[in-house]
Amino acid sequence: MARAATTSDAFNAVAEPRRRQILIYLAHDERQVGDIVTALGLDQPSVSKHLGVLREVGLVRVRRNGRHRLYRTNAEAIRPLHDWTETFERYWSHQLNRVKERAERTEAQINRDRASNQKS
Amino acid sequence: MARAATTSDAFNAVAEPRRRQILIYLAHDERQVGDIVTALGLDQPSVSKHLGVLREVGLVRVRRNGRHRLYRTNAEAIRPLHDWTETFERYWSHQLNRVKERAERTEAQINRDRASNQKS
DNA sequence: ACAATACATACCCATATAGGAATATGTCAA
DNA sequence: TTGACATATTCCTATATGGGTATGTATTGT
Repeated sequence: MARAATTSDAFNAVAEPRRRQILIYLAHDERQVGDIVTALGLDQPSVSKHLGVLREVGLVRVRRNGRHRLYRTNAEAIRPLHDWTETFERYWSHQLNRVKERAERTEAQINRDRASNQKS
Repeated sequence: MARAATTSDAFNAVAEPRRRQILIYLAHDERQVGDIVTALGLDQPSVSKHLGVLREVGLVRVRRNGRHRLYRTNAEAIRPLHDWTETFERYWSHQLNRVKERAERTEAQINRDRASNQKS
């Protein structure tokens, strides 16, 4: 079997860096396709295809306005990613704590060494 | 150009569902490969290859112990994903608020309609 | 040394890309 | 209607994938 389709879920869709850029760009308000093209310096068919993928997995919403189409990020669809990554939050803080503890132990050791050096 | 390599970054690496399962499984303590195989019901070469990808992007750490290899999730490497998704946190709460507001407006409208119906 | 165990790697293959170029569709304006 | 503009779609191609199967490599126990 080949790799899962980019349209199979949000995880696959956001694996592509350009699509992540587009999502950020469309996060705070709606923009037409041409704006994305000039803002990100991609060419139009490329943008349209990326938008197609994002549309298919519900990461963006479209609205027609005359000959323009106004796209906007559907932040709600990014939540599953956030939730999944959050599973690991306690672990990385643990790891940070371990690093911090070790640093503190090391510092304490240095202080002890210093003290014993002064004694000698 | 084809799709970016799965090993190009954490985003691409976690796009694969099995790899996400593996990361969850290895999150709270280290396990040997055989455990992953039986726990997730995949076959061994498949697991090894997934671990190879995860290793290459730093999402797991390995330690040799006799003929076993003990793998563990490196939660720190998941942080960039978390950070990226967090960019959208304020937007999805906004959207929820908008939905709620609209629901309230609709309800208010219904009440108004009801009132005017009673007048007539 | 040898067999067994635990993993990793190599190979083959069907498949889905992303980019580029060209073209189609749809909408406005005169 | 015709042309200009905005966007979507189609076609092409090189490339990397994940699954399966087979084999390689390291380590242990006897």
